[in-house]
Amino acid sequence: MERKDIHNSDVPIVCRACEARHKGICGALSGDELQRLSKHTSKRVASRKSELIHEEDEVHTYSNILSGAVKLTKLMPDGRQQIVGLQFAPDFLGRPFMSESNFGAEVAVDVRLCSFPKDVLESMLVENPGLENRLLRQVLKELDEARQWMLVLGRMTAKEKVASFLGLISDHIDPEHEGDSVTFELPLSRAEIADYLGLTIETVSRQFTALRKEGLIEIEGNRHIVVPDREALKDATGSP
Amino acid sequence: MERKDIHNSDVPIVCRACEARHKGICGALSGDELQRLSKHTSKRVASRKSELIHEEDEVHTYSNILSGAVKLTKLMPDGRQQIVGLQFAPDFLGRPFMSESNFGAEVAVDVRLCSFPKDVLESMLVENPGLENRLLRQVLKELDEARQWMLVLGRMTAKEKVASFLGLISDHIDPEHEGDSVTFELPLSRAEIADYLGLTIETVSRQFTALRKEGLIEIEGNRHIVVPDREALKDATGSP
DNA sequence: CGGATGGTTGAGTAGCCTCAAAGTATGTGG
DNA sequence: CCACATACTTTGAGGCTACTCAACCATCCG
Repeated sequence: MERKDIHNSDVPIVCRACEARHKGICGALSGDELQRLSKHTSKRVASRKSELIHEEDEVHTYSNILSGAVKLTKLMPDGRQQIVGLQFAPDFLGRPFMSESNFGAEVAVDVRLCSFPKDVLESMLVENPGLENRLLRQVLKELDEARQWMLVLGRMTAKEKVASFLGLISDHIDPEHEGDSVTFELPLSRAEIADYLGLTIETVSRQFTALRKEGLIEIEGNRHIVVPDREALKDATGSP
Repeated sequence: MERKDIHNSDVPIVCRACEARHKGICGALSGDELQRLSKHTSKRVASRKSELIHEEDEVHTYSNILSGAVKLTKLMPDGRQQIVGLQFAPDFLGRPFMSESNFGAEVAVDVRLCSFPKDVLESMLVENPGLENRLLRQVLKELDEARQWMLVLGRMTAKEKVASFLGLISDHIDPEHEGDSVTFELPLSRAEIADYLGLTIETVSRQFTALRKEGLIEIEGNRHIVVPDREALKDATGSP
């Protein structure tokens, strides 16, 4: 019984090389279940700025993010915007047990998505406790991140906010911090970073140059960042 | 089989009148399971300002909040503090699948707690999918709240923040808004409200008097609030 | 080449914070 | 039950951080 899983014999072709099968939600599914789900599944790509979910719209599908990055946004009537979450592969995208979305979702870095109908997944959820467990763990992780970000938004200065953002991204790019230095591409524009940090673009830009002048970061062509010393950057966040 | 549940025959005495059995986590447990859990359970009271969880300490118990209010806090090394959540009965208190707490927990309004060891609940979690489902729903609710609060922290003015806070509390006191007006006691001091809103006490105080002078609220003896017109207050939040 | 998009920099301003002092609840011991 | 100490709250004056408005620069693309 177990060997089916191990040997992939029942695993649908579309799922074989899929990242979501390992670290993602689908890791909890058996070959049979993957077969069933994959019948209703559609893979697709979406490029930067395309809107995946419009706030307060009804949503009938869930997705796994296979690559790229998605930002979750909230909008005020007068246009003020706040990014309330950033999701990467192999995150699960969607709000179980609720048809109407509390937030918008927009592509930040071109994504590949694997989408399936809500009801199919939700029926699997009742049959397969392991799936629910995976989901619970992901939601708990998101809750931890959201609360950490509340500290950033509520109590940090502009410079600390930007340093925290850079730390967040660099941690995500390379969770095992072997060396002191990291290099990466920013997944967000200045305007998006501002919306994530509760600042204006101008302030974000000024803090970038301030950090650059202090030698904490190097910037090449707007989005390419080099952090020579992670610890020094982390000190600039004021965080524990 | 079902009747046991319905007739409470197997339900431990301590659980019979318990709020957590209805809207809380324990609603997913059978009489037998309640029996088992109640053997390891201890009810206790804790009064304002007592610290339930110290940030980054190991936690070996979970609790249900039976009455009162608890604030979840994060602290920066230099003393800056942010409240990242407010919990009321019958909320569940604890972070499953993690021994070390990401945040502190402190009593805001005298609480009664029902506590039990982590491992007992976690073993029930694997046996009883319904329990995990309840937990998942609670965590999703907390995530929704956290994200809503990120909008408040990141994008609202001081006055909008205070109005949002009053709206949050009044919604919690009386979810069915029958009339236009509500009356309630604030569960937090000015200093705590400041830590929840990412402001200083002085700014909070000034916004309270500003709202009072605009006729949006009446204040009696610091903690007692009257909102004559909920809608008018909600308009002051700038929110959708 | 001209327009569009995204980013940086500067000058001036407003909102919130800091520091300070006075006012008002709350609770305790005499 | 009052007197007093303490904790909490309000109010004021002044300063600083981040915002607003505006101009300029760089890159990309038709």
